[in-house]
Amino acid sequence: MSNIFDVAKLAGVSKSTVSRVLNQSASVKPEVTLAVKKAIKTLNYAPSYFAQGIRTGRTKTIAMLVPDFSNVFYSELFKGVEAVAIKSGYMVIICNTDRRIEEEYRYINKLVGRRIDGIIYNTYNISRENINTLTKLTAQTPIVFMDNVFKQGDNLSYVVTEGRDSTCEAVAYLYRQNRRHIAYIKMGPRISVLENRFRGYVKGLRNCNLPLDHELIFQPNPAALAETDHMKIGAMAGAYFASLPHPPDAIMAGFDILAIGCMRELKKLGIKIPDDIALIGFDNISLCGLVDPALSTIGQPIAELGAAAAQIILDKLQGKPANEKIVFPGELILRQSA
Amino acid sequence: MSNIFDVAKLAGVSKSTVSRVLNQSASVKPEVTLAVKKAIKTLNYAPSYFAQGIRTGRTKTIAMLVPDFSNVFYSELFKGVEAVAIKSGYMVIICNTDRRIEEEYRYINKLVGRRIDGIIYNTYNISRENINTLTKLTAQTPIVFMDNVFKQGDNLSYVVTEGRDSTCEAVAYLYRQNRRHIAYIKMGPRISVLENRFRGYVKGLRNCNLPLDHELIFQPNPAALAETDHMKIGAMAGAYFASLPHPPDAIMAGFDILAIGCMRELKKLGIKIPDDIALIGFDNISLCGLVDPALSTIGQPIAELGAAAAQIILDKLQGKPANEKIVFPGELILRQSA
DNA sequence: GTATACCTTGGGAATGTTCCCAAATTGAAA
DNA sequence: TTTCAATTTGGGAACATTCCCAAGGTATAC
Repeated sequence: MSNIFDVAKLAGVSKSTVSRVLNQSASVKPEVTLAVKKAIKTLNYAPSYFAQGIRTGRTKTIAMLVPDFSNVFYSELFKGVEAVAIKSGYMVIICNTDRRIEEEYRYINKLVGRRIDGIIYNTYNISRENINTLTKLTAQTPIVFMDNVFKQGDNLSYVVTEGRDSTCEAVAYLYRQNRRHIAYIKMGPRISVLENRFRGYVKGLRNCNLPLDHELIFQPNPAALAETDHMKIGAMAGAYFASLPHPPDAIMAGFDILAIGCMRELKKLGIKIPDDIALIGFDNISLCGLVDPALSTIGQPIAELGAAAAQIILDKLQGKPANEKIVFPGELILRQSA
Repeated sequence: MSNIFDVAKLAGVSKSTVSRVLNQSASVKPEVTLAVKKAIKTLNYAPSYFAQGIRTGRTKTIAMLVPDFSNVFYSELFKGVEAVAIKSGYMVIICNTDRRIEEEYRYINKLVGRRIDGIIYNTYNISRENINTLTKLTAQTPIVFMDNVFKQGDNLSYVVTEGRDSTCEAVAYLYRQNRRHIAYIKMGPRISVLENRFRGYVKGLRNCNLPLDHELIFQPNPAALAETDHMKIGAMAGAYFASLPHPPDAIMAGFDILAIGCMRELKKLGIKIPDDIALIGFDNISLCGLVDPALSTIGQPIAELGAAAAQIILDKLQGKPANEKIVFPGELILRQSA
């Protein structure tokens, strides 16, 4: 592999001039620029990423931690991230954590060691103490949280979709469709946006003067929580609701995968959707349109979320405002299931 | 961020000794090792990836080019790649090419510039001349092709799933189910494994003494080929087959997405699957189990494919045999659609 | 024609490692 | 006690770039 000196020699200039052409960092005579560019092409030269990085301190790489990459939500998110990153010459590393907090730490440590320029952090393992450990680790590295909301005081950036009001509206919609036994499949820890969605459900019931019936709230027990296949948890919920003496006439889920798992189980049990039970998810992953009946859901602008997260990282690297908090609106998308 | 000198100072040794402890490259007194390790921990030191790279020439990073990351096939493949990579301390960069050859070149150029350690290359844009350009570009960088097969003479590594015999067997299976009008949805260029799958279809027909009816072979016209949503191409095929005076009683597809697109269209047209028309895909992506009816398919061991590709890269980097060609068997997986 | 300013260029320092060679220390054998 | 080898350590070079400073060249204004 040729280096900058080879190019300089061939073009009959100094390494500095080549560097200037490369980075457009200062004016170079047009004919010299041309000669250098020609030499670059001839030698098939590309500047060493390391040598650049060692000087500038920039890897031109951002990392995205995801709990489970087989969930299409994250591949759609990735596309949004990549689209923005590529425009500024950044590349994206994907780190699959399998939802395990130790994996997350292990990765973050490594990423910091690699002087990664920024981290987009998808997790459901957030607690107060984890945040402390984390912010210490990533003191120098911009980090953006997804799907977690923090108070203004916390000096943390995040990108989320509004979950409370949109879920609340979905409940109202179901009410207008004459559903009166609206159930909920609930998952996730405290700080996660999933909590907000659930709050929206509670608020929605109250707005409609419906009672909050704890029998109609499915929460996986700790053993089931270890199950990494959320589709199965959805199926458990479906089986549970079907077994009730008074089954619900509508079910909302914290996210689409849960709803789809539930749908499959209900269909298996011969329950008609949406006639017997209506179903509404959250996320609007592409799967929603592929299942039968197509799943109504509250849509997140997934690619936009990713793009916004990447943009925050890029802005921070440029020294722009430190502590962005972006909230996208959720949108009720009606298909066949409700 | 502290560097190796800070650690050396704190531990009261030289940078060389710290380096030795870091890499276990030579013997260091136990008590000194301990002191160094303690200093590392105190300072929260991690060696600069650049500085290491600039000396060793290794990025400890491999890249995976994919045509379309929203296709779950690739996220499943990624998981296989990552699992192997992480064990050797490698990270994986994903490059989404949107099927565009220019994007592929652009990425590969960049990756070579970054001195990426290896490239896993998923493409449907392979032609003789592209390979030449490519091998010149990546002369120093190990590259593994997926879903493309090359002759022994070509000094190229690849990992594929056997497509010819397995498709042939699937035809035989349909024949045993008394299907006599077996259609095929065909896509893809010459060198791709898709071609082999189609050959298996032709061979299967011959084995069963069925005529090769060109009316029963759907190939998208050039205009339709520009369509990046393969699900839609599947739908076109479904519409076409349904419009025939003698519609087929079974349809095979080059890959699952095509089959699922076709299935949706057929359902929309009121055609019963598998009663009126049986359907078999290829790949066994997770979607197969989620559609209704669940799609029978020829299964690829997707994660294993990814793992094998990553292993080839790692082996090449260790100077092991240069030119691996791995073929996994395909397996007929029967669900509801056939 | 000379002075001044700007444009353009080259060279050296610095970045943080690894690797090689040489030196110092230790231990064993004679 | 001396010698020799093995173990352990330190220092310098190299890696490929960017950035800063200085110097040379050219054009403009007086």
